[in-house]
Amino acid sequence: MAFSFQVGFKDKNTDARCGILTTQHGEIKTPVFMSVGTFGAVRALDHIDLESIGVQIILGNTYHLYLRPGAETLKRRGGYHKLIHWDRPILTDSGGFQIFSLPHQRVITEDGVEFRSYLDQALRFFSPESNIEFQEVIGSDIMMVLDVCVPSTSSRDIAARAMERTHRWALRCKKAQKNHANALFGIVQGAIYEDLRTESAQALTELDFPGYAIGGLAVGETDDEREHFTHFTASKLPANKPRYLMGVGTPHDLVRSVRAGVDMFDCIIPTNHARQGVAYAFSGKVKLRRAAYAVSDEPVDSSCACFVCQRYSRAYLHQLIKCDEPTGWRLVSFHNTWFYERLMERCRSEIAGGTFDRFSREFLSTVED
RNA sequence: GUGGCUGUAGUCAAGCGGUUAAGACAAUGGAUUGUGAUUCCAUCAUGCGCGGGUUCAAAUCCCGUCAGCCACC
Repeated sequence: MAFSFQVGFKDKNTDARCGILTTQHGEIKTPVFMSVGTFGAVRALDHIDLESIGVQIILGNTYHLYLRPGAETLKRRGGYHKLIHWDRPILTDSGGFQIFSLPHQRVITEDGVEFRSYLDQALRFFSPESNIEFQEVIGSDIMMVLDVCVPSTSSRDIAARAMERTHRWALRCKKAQKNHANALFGIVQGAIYEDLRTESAQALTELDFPGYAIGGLAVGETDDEREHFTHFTASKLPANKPRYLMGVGTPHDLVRSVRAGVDMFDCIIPTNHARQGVAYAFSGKVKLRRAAYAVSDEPVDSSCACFVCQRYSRAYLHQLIKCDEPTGWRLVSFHNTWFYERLMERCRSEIAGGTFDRFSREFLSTVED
C-alpha cells in the first residue's frame, strides 16, 4: 500500500486538523507524537510498553544507525523493523540535525558532509544520495531528506545559504529514492526570516513531496518566535500534505502547534526529562527530585490512568530517581510517553468534536508547561 | 600507664607560615526541544576538635587539653 495522507476534520476556529497517515506498516492517526528511539528502543522502555501506551510510530536516527549497526548488519537482518522486532511504522531522521548539533569536526560541502564517527573517529561521509540509500536499507516508512540545519539566530546570509543548499539536496534525495512505497519528506529551513520560510516552503512544494517538515526550530529562538514561525511556515505548506514539526516540544509547544496546523511531532523531552525526574501531566509538571516529594503519597497525576499513576506514589518515584535506579527511568518515561500520547489523542478527539479551540485555550492557560 | 599517629563541611579529602580554605560525593535549587543526557549549571566551612601562645601573618609552628586509632607495658 502506498503512502498517503487523508485529512479528516478541520477545526473551524484554528488551523488544527486531524487525519490519517497510511504507511507500509499501518495507519497513524494525526496529530501524532512520535517517540524518539535513536538506537532501536525508546530509551528505558521496550516495545511492549510502547504498545500498551498506544505509541503509533517511533523515530530512528540514520546518523546513529549508519555508525552502528551499519548497512551490512541491517541488510543481513532484513531491515530495521526485523532487527528491532517492531512492526509498526518507523520514521528516520536523516542526520542533518546531528551533523549540525554534535560537537565533532565535520566539513559540509556541496557534495555532502564529511564527519568523524564518534565510535572510532573514522572519517565518514554522507551525500544526499548515500543518505537516502541507507534510509532505504533501514526500511524506514517515512524518510527525511538530508538538510542543512543552522541556529535560528543565524544571520540572514547564513540562513539563506543553508536553505538553498537544503533545497538542492532535497532534489538530489528525491532523485535518489528507489523504493516509492515508503515516503520521503522535504524539510523547510529559513531560520526566523519570513521571506526565507516562504521561499523554502514554495521551493519544496514544487518538488512535490508526500509530506513536509518544518526544520530549524527549537534551535535557539524564543518561544514566541517558535510559535510564530511554526504557524507562518505551516500556512505556506500544502493543506493536503502532512506537516511535521521537527524536534518539538513541550506540551504547550505541541498544543500551540496543533492549533497552527501541524500534524506530526517528535521530541526527546518526555523520555529525556523523565530520566531527570521530570514528569508531565494534565495536572502540571512534577519535578520529582524535589525534596518535598520524598514523603508524598500522591501519584504523579491522580486522574492519570497509566499503571505508574495507578500504583506508585511520588515518594517512590522520587526515591528511584534519586538512586539512579533504572526502574525509575522506566516508570517516569512510561508515564510521560503515556501523557504525550493521551494529549495527542485528546487533541484529535477535540478537533473531531469541534471543541478544540476551547480545549486548547484552556489547556494553555491552566496547565503548567 | 607509656610511646606514636590522626583530628579540616553530612561523608571522603587537599592544604604543611602569607591574598577571599582545592576537589569529589551527598544535599538544595535550576536547566534540558529532529537523544553522543546515569548530562549540564548554580548554591553549599567568616571556618580547620577545644583552650592558650609565638609571629606583621597560624588549618599550618609551640604548650596544654579532649577524642579516636595503633603499639608496648
